[in-house]
Amino acid sequence: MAVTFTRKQRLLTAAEFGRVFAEQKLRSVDNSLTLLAAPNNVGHPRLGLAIAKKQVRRAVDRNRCKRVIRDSFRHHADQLPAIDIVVLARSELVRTDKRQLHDKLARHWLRLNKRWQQSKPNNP
RNA sequence: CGAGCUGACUAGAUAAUCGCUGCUCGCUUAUGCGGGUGGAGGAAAGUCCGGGCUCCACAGGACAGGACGCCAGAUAACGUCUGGGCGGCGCAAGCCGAUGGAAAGUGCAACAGAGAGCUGAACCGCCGAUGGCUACUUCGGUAGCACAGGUAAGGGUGAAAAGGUGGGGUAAGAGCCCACCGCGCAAGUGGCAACACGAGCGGCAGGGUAAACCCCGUCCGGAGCAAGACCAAAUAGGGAAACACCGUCCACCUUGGUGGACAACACGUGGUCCGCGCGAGUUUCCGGGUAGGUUGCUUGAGGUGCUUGGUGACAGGCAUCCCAGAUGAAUGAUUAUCCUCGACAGAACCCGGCUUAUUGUCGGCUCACACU
Repeated sequence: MAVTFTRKQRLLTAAEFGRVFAEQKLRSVDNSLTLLAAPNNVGHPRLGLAIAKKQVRRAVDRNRCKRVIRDSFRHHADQLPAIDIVVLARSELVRTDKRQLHDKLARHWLRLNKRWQQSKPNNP
């Protein structure tokens, strides 16, 4: 299976983001990142990034963070259920280096998956 | 070698694996796959100027407002750049300067000081020739007083007290006179000009501030790619047509329709009345238009090389190249190796500048020391 990341796997419109923010059934938080997620019906996970200028001031840093997050998502997508995920920046993100960020993201994907499995019986 | 000035260039490298994206070719087909090829910066930044482009307004002028401000040139244009002048800083290489006008008008200047711009001002000091008073007198004057007054040399105040030094002169002084320096005017000479030099003349200016108002000159319509153009779901609403429906009265005729008039009730608005709106649906079409999509979107005041003109900014010619175009927003991630261990930092319509941040390397020049 090709480990790709195409436009199909992204949240593209304001409406799609709005839906995740409104429902936010699943959450996973640490001091660098906040992940919100909600089940979708497209059959695969999708990713949306919301890295605020307020949290990450320099454009270079924002780009770097988004690239690492996307790449990590790409590598873990086959392990994730059909949910829409929005990743938000928190204040510590600027001081997190690439290796740490990869480790943290791996844990976030795992946790989201576990919570989705738990919530399944309640929301069929 | 040390201190400094200045001009260029540079922006970790290589390999493997996994990705993103523009173009292109092929196969597939309506979406993918494969091959090839391109994919951040010198500041992409701050958004401080100047243009192109687009729409609106006007196509003319005036006023207001704003920006700029030595001269000449470069340029599409500029507040930029080049060359030059003037002033300042530095031993020097060099660097810095909103660098027009105070003979249009208005404003502003603390404190000190007797006095601060008018025709300048007597606090201390100096003088008191001349006039006045007193004393003496050989009747010619002499001495004293500091009253009238004179005086800008000296002291004191101040950022600044009406040019400086020397001499003459005087009662004491003073450009009052003279010499030199300074200053002003200026024939003329050089220069496109800014400006420079300056014969000669004048005993000698009346201040500063225009990044205070102001005056003079030059330039400027406004908004910005979320500009603008096109396609266009859902919902509500607008227009048109067809069908369906419609209380009472009157008129007409082909007894079921057409036309006209009038009324009642409910709801909304409103404190109330009047008034106004709406109560009447279904289907189709039309126009506007939101979400969303397409376009604008990268071939350009373009790069590179050679060459001609010019001190130079730059301009001309020839050859050659196509060198990011994303849109929740690509240009990356991981691993390994090497070294000098990698700073500042990410395109968003496009150019020309300015400013700020910052890594490394090289060249030229100046000064000091040492050596020859």
